[in-house]
Amino acid sequence: MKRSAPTIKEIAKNLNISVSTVSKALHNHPSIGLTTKERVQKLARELNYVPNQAAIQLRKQKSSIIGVILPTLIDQFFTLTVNGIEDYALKNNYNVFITQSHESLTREKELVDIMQRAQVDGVIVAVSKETTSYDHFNALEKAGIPVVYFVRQPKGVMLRNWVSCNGNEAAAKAVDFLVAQGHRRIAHLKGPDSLLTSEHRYEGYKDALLRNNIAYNADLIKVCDLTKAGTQKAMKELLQMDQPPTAVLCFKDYMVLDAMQFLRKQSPTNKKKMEFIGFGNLPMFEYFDEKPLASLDERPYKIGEQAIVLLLKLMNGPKEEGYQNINLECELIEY
Amino acid sequence: MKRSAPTIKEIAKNLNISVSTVSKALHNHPSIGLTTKERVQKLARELNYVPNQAAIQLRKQKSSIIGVILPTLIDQFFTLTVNGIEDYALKNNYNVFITQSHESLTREKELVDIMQRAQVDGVIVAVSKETTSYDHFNALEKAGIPVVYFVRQPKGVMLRNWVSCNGNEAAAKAVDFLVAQGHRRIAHLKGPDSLLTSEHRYEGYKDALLRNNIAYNADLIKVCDLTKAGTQKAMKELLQMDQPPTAVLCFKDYMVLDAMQFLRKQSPTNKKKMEFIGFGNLPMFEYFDEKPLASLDERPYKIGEQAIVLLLKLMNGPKEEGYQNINLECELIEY
DNA sequence: AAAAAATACGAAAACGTTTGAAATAGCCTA
DNA sequence: TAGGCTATTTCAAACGTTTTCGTATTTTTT
Repeated sequence: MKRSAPTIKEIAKNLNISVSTVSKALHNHPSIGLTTKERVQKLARELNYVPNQAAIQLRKQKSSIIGVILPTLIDQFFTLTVNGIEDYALKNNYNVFITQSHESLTREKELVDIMQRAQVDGVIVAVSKETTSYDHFNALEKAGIPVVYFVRQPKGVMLRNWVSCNGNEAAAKAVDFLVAQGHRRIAHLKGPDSLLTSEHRYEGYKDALLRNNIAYNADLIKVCDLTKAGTQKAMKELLQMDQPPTAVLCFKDYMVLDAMQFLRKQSPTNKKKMEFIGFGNLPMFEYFDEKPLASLDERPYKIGEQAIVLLLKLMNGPKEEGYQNINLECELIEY
Repeated sequence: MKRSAPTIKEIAKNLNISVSTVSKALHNHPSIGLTTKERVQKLARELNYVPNQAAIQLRKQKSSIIGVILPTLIDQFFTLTVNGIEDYALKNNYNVFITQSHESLTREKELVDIMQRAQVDGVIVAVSKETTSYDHFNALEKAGIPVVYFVRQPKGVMLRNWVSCNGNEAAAKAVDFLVAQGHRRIAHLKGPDSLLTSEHRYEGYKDALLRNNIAYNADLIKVCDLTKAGTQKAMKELLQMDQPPTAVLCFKDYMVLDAMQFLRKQSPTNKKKMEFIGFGNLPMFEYFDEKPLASLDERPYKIGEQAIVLLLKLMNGPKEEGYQNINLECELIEY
């Protein structure tokens, strides 16, 4: 029963008119008579005509597809950004092509290639943690496909279109909050060195210590690699200090989870000796019996939305008008 | 600098050969001389040639895209199925187009339309909870696009290609487990009536009661609508019974979460009076201090993988050879 | 040396759509 | 009645590939 889908051509033959008339009629082109328009549209409906995207894309040299590259979808933060992207894309007649790099640079490069073959009109990407060179994305831009970076800011390459939350300010806000609660020994589980985002949050942490007159202690800083093992190794080191911290600011809520879990396993009795704040405001916290002290909401939906707004601007606007950075303000959510 | 991407045509002109030769050379066609092959491939690499998917699709009448329609990506269960689908798809040179219906039938229909325009070669879908009519999917199949249903089985329409876990067996397994732990009053938070999956699990629950010589009590069954409010309303009713249940089997782990949360809020003191088992084996449980008793792992990765294996078979195999059902066995995970 | 076979390449059509220019028809005006 | 409008429709090219078939060239066979 493999009926080949009806085309504009068949409609034309059926009605004894030309294909161009049909095409225009379907698009409500002003130069087509009202009666023919109606005849065409009626028949199209009856035949269940559905336009062939490939043909349109080929002819128009435009796919109406936005490519999105994420490190992973398991992290609910990213699925929330997807919602922000999708909603806005749909309103503007774009489809969204969601992919995962699984934190692998190799995979990320493959995805870029796929995007290019698919002729996506633009790309939104949160780079993998392995990504240090941006050649593949530069190639995209050179080919005329604008790229918006979000959430994770590329390091080294300064001038980029990107949108994220203001990690600097947010980290400072968190430290202020902890200090207000009486904490003086505040550790920081820093994000991977490859991400500039890690630096921002780290800077905010330092700034806030300074303005609260707390001496900076390098031993309280641990760089983590976003794995459970990495986080727990860091925690172990912190616990072995003469004076362990009383509070920890984490690069991500997932670190908070791993850290708290580690703590629970280490000393099931005297738990709750350490307070945590991370970035993410994970939806799952709602269900936790024992929550972290607070979390910094990165506004994932908003970030996604802003990213695609910026992307559409780049796609339609004048070619070059410098790069744009958007820094959303994080909200500190107390639990 | 909007350089238009290099095409096969330019390579041809550059090398003073025909486009057909170039095309064949790029595909290692046997009828092309070794030297020309090398010349072509070298130049293609130099020019950064990337094939135009739209043109290929138009010519071949095949998109090499698998469409996936999910209720939501926030539910980590579904993101795990996506991984199973993606991995297998990639190995077979298919791209995956992931979309969310957000449990809305209207949206689901729009997505089907988008899939059809994109000429996807096949569709994998977990229907929205609102879906009771399958006309839109039938239209897809009539148009020659095979559909595989997974996770959520359509009701009413018996003969379908679908893959899921064996809810019947799994529910029974859970009840057996609860009985072994001494429970006799076991409630069941049933899934939405629109899903056959709900029925299966319910049947398994009943069967297991029977074979354990426990009288079936209709008051212990509450139908839920997958919302927090719905679940908590059900829990409230259960708690108000003269003899509340001591254990609850839930259609989904998310119900377990909502139920436990409700319990915690109701009586912070005497919590842990009720045991829970749900479907899902949610990754986040790892981080919970107070976990449910157990969970039924639906093998999401495997389900996704089986779904696409079946889909590819339908796409390539002989047109009609009856419908296929695949029922994976769930695993009971004790926490 | 002629015929046959193998090898390498090219011409052209086709996939379904869009779009500006050109054509046709009908009608009005002078 | 010729000329000029307007309203509607058609022509034809183009987008980038793939693929069938044909042809020219070379090599092998007799």
